[in-house]
Amino acid sequence: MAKKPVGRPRGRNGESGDRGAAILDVSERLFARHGYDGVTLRTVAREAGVDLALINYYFGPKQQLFDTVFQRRARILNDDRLKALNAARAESDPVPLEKIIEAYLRPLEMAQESEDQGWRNYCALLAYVNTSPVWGPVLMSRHFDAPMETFVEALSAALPNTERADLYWCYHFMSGAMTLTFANTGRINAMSGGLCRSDDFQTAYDRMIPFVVAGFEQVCGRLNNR
Amino acid sequence: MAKKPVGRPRGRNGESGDRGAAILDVSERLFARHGYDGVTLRTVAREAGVDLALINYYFGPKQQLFDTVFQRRARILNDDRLKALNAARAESDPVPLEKIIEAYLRPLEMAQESEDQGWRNYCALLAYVNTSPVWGPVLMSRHFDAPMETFVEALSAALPNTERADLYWCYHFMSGAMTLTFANTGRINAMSGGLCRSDDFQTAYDRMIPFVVAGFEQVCGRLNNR
DNA sequence: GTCTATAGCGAGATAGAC
DNA sequence: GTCTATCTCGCTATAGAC
Repeated sequence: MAKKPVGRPRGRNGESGDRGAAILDVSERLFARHGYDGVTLRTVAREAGVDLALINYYFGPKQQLFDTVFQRRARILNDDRLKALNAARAESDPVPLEKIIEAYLRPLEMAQESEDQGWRNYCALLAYVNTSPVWGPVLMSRHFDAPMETFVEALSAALPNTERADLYWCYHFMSGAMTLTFANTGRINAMSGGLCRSDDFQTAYDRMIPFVVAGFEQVCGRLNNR
Repeated sequence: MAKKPVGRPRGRNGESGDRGAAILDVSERLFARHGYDGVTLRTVAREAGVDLALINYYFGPKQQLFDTVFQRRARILNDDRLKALNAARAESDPVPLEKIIEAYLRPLEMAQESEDQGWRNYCALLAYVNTSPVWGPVLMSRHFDAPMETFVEALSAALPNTERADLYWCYHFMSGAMTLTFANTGRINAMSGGLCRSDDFQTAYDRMIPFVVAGFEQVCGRLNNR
């Protein structure tokens, strides 16, 4: 039996007019920084400038609000990635390794460089969810498994004669490098004494992409040409 | 003026006899899984089999307990890494890239493979702290900056003619790949349909090391021999 | 040292007035 | 739709008995 639906019916973006969007934007920022348990609905209400009771009216219980925030931009991101992959496929099939990695990572660079601060917050939220033993297996699988499989297929075609397990491991390392980058903790600023900046996304991705490509080639490309 | 010290004096490992150690072990496991705000002292007390009031008596306020848990194994880990690096230096100076990466990563593999489940929990805690915008800049810098600098020096010697900023970025990517691996969320199990296992550390590190080495060589080694 | 008891606060959720 | 008011619960921290 399906769970009783809670909260008012919403538009396809999970919004509910201006106030609904404000609640989601504030929740996104706060969940990304403090995690699920570190955020109170009272804080969300205050910072969004709405009444506490309205949050439950729009989005149901806290956990459902969290789900809504997480999935709001997941679809857009998946679309962007798959579009980029298909565009690359139109030029060359199978798609060369570097183009696959670019199709996977550049949409995130775009998101982080976007004027919309919400995307930057969402990336930090992704970092939180992806590294959380509680949320990671549930939410990442639910929203990112399907496109992931498409990318692994493309990688498999670009790197034939590779053990499939090796592909998954390398994908995992790429995901880790990317995740820590958009967690955007500012740690690299301190670590480098100001030489690198956590929000210098272009520099970050311009190094991340060759780093990851070389890693894949080393681990998965031993039997392949370059 | 220094903060008023809270909590009973402790031995050099931050323990306080059996009960103190039990509190720390349980806290370590719970903080790693649920984060700082997701853990209540009541849960710690119940699972450690001690009275609630004892936690404050031994370790002071919650935040101080968290600090104590985090630093307890940090020193050991740093020691292990530096010992491994020095051992490699005794064989060849400057230390070759791959040996540096091994000195950095293998102690973590050992920790995760250890019979002591506490080390596995600690690694997950490291993942939480390293990706947290709140804790990361504070705790990682406080406990891991000094040995990090030693490793970056070694990398610089192994990869001369490299922009220092590139070294920090690659170090950052390595840290990300490692972090997601020992977050141990089980996501790679689901992702790969059981082909890879999150706790198959040997397989993970045997792929991570060449992946990372190739990444460093690609980004930082363009002007160097192999 | 250990535990009982509780102070003081803030959480999530919602009933019901408007 | 919106907001006031409140219910019920659980939290951290500590005072004080033993």
